[in-house]
Amino acid sequence: MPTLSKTSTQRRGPGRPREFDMEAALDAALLVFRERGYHAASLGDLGSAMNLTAGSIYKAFSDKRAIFLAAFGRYVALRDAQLHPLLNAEKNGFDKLRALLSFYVESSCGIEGRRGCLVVGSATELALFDAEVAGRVTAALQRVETRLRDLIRLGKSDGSISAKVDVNAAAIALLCLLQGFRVIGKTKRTRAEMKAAADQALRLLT
Amino acid sequence: MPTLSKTSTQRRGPGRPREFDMEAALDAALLVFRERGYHAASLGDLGSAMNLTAGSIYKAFSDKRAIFLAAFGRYVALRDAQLHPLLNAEKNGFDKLRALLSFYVESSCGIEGRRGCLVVGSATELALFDAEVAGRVTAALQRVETRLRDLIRLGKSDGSISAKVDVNAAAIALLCLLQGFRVIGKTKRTRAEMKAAADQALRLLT
DNA sequence: TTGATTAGGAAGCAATCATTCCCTATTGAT
DNA sequence: ATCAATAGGGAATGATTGCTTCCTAATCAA
Repeated sequence: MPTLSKTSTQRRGPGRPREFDMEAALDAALLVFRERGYHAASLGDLGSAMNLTAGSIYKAFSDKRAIFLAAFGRYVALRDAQLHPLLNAEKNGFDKLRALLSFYVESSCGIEGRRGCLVVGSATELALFDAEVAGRVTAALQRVETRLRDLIRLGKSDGSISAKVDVNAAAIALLCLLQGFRVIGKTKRTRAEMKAAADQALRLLT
Repeated sequence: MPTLSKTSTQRRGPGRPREFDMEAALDAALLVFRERGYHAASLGDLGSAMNLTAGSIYKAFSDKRAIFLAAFGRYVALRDAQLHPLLNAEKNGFDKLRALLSFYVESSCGIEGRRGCLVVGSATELALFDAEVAGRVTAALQRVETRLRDLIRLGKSDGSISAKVDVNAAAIALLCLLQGFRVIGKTKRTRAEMKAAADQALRLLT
């Protein structure tokens, strides 16, 4: 699961180098935030998950919120990195959209589904009181919506999606459906149920 | 907005009677929980919203969690009470479903949308660590899903919905879409966008 | 080597939190 | 009128929080 290692452009300056792997630490932190949410995640929780003491954490981050923002960025980047090859493996717009839906189905199932989505969790817990988080949430959702629009357009141009489809409306509808998946995934649902819902959603493209 | 007053079957026992209106207090509390989430809602927040001091609150509730559970119940009951007349005003299954979608569109717009859904918030913030809350969340979503199924069946029998529709799959898909509305509603979206998405969703019933 | 810089980690700090306690006020029952 | 029982109000409490401050050890540039 730990993917997306930065190209290690780490210019070594003076002083003792960092011992822990920042990306691994953020992977651990984002898991804590996904499961517990922001407020319920204590520095103790984060420290033991990241295998770091409070002192070390505050050397690397200004405060708890900074850890969260870094973890949020890492989460969005990771999800993107996981999705990209799945889309590239498909040849037309419709198939790419089906693959995207399938990716969300898998993300919303079993233990991974119960861990939840950091974007959804941030939207519900923080968006109203933290303007920067709200902006990042909006941007993350906007990215998904834009991707959906692009794929629908692609499908219409390659003939795999009906020319009559309203691109913008269908994109928003699918965006809502995907976020709904992540909510429903918090309660125990079978993959079959989610898959059936995804298949239904594809009918929007006919 | 404050509806659904219990039939006041309050058998007066001994002791000083409660001065505050429990339902009004719960209305205020559920607003705090919707906006801030469970953990970020302090007893101070709740107290000033409910116009109650800490002592009075703990006379009426065993602890913060009990306030939350009562507010959750009140929220679900209120939503139900608001939805029912809208459905009864429509004559067939399709129109009832359209009214239901419209109800969610309105709930996901503007300031009301930004306040968010207590069920969605509880699912993301608490479901993983509080079995009872998880049960209530699952039950609340199940109720919506059942209602969707019933309305689809009604529409199929009264001819307003295509006989070819897969009842269970369409119900789950619509359930996800509705919960997605509440997530998206946290970020500022126009009513027009949500309405367009809802109209698209109705195509699942053709 | 040496001085600068940073990581790691334990101990400590101020603030906040949920909760309790105490006192007064108001009711029903005797 | 008195008592028991409950509610209101608010200060006090104890635990926990995020955060800071030491100190030591490690690694760099020179």
